[in-house]
Amino acid sequence: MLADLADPADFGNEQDWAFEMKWDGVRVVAYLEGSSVELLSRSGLDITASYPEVADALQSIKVDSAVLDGEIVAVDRNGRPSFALLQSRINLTRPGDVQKARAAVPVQLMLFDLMELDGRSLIKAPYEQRHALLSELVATADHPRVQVPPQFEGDLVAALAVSEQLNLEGVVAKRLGSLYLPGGRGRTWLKIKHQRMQEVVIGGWRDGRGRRGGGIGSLLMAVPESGRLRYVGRVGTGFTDVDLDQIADRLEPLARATCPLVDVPSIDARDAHWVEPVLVGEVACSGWTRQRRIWQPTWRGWRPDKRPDDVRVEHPEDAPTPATNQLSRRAPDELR
DNA sequence: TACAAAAAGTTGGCTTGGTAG
DNA sequence: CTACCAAGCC
DNA sequence: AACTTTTTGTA
Repeated sequence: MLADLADPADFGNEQDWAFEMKWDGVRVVAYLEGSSVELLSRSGLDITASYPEVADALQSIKVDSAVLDGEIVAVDRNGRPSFALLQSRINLTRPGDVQKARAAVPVQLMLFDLMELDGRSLIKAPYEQRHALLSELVATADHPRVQVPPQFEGDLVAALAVSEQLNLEGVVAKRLGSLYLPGGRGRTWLKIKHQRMQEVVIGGWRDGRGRRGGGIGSLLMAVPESGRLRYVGRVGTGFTDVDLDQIADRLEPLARATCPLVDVPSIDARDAHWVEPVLVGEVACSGWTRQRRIWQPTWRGWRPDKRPDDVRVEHPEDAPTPATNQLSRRAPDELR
């Protein structure tokens, strides 16, 4: 079951909803059967071997069989969940790598739903009942690595405040009395994300492929820094087909042969078309990555009232916490 | 027929792993 | 060893 | 993840 995107304005009566943190990690469905545990990712892959301590912790739950829903989270030294940290544990397959990663980046499982208990499906049971049974069940484990995080019933403002303080992505609202809809987005789970606006200088574009073939695929963004323009990634979503055509008309006369930006990785410069960096646009985003790129940018439109020198970075210090990745076989410099 | 829901198709960053040269 | 691509996660 | 467009389903 997935959550649809929503705004705080979408909530007429907050009393109809329970609010939970939107944990910034990896979604898992856990299958408990006797003494065996199986963790499945969102795409249905078995990821049990990647998180052995989670599987161990789940085994301490006293139950014959159960199917649980939750999010695996890595916590930084300030105690805040960090997806950047967790990424070093995703896709590890060799047992040796997993062991090293397990020591360097501990994870825990935040459980928020219960779909099956002792062979009885709870999919058609109301949310409150599923959650109550889940809490009872996990209490039998008393293991710090498996938790049922608190709810904020009927108080979106409080939930959003906590979410922001923990540096989380946002809040998930769950409609009271609603059923579990496997694989579905039914407007009974809604996610409210902390979004920021960021002005960016457009320094070029990249060709589109497939249905975007012959036109623009994405725009290359930059931000003024130390008197130069620093590359901050690409934006490839948020525009309509018409938008893309109009953007192409505007950029083509500005084409130039040389790269006007600094800090462009060769992999990104390879297939770029550069333009005079004179136009300013606006994107919505979820923040900044460790490599100082814009995280999850979506196009919002031009800012004809702004010049490149007017562009400021709002909160560069809010970048996800550094990953202390001692496991990479690549040069540590790349992670700096 | 009109609207809503679902599916398909495009794009982003990051990390690992594989292949070609 | 670098370059490039694909598959995962978001 | 995001978003848009297209297809499918339903009222």
